[in-house]
Amino acid sequence: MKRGKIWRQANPTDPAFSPETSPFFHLSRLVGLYHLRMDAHLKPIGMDVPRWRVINILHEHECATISTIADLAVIRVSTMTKLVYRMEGERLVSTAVSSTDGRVTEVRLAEKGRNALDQVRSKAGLIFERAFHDIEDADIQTFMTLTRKIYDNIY
Amino acid sequence: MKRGKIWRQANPTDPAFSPETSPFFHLSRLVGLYHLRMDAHLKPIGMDVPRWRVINILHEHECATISTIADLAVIRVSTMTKLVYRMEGERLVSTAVSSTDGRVTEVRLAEKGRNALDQVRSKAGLIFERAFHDIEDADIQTFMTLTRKIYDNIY
DNA sequence: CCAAATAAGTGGAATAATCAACTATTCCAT
DNA sequence: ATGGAATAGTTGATTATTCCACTTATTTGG
Repeated sequence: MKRGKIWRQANPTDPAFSPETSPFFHLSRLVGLYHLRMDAHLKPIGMDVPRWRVINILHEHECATISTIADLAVIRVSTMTKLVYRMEGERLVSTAVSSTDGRVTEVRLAEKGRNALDQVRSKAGLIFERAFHDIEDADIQTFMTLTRKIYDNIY
Repeated sequence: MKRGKIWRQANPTDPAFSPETSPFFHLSRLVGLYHLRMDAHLKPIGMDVPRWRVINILHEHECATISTIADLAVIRVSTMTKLVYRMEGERLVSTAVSSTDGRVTEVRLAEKGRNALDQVRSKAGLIFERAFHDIEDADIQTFMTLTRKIYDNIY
């Protein structure tokens, strides 16, 4: 059986569809809850989920444009512009106009942003532990592979 | 191997952690993109993702309190209060104070909300098709089971 | 090489989400 | 019965996001 009963019920156009049989409903719910939990941990240290994602991306990229960050974080460019400048005001990142292309703004982690990274990772670690404590490697692998595949499908 | 290399790299406190090895990063990204795609389809028919989730839940429950909907959709109660009354203003739902408990507000789908459901499901169907066209039953099943398990772990 | 097209980002008004403080109702333990 | 705790929701101030029109910079086709 390839695309049988499960697939049909997961399809919103099917009469048997319901939130319970919908992968996207479950996904949205999980991510929503994850964000709630993260926010609860991050608020006390003056951080939040969008900022954390930016910091994480900049940790990987050292120097990225506003568009690149927006794209990686899947946040609209104008939202990211404002977020980046808020974060610059908080000394978490620094910005500079590119020397080779006057349109682009290069963003990089500032000292304070690098410090925040460690703090936030320890908080994120708590939630990760709780979420994945009874899930083994093979399942995490499968899960990420599928997530990635679905992402690519709708990209 | 139960909790080996994959698990370690997925843990934000591990030195080898990165967005690429993080299940939550992939998840957030997928859901973010899904919401972007849905919004693009829903906007032209005067709908959006939060409204759609409420409508879907009410289709399942016939009559639900604001807290119940907020809980199922993982949205804060005060946000849901405002959303519900916006939706009532748009004649998508109706509200009434419970006859047995004066504190609770019972929400149900209105005529217009039921009509919207069909329209929105056909839009959601397009994205579902695109997202899952090459993913078979067994994988959808696994995926939903894991999603549910992680959700329960952090609930 | 220049005009048109494209790309990157910005700014402001409108909309929505969040926080915290508050009201009203019900529950429950004396 | 009744006063305190808990539950359900509301409201207003604050903050964040979104839309969209616009500017400036680069690229490209003729």
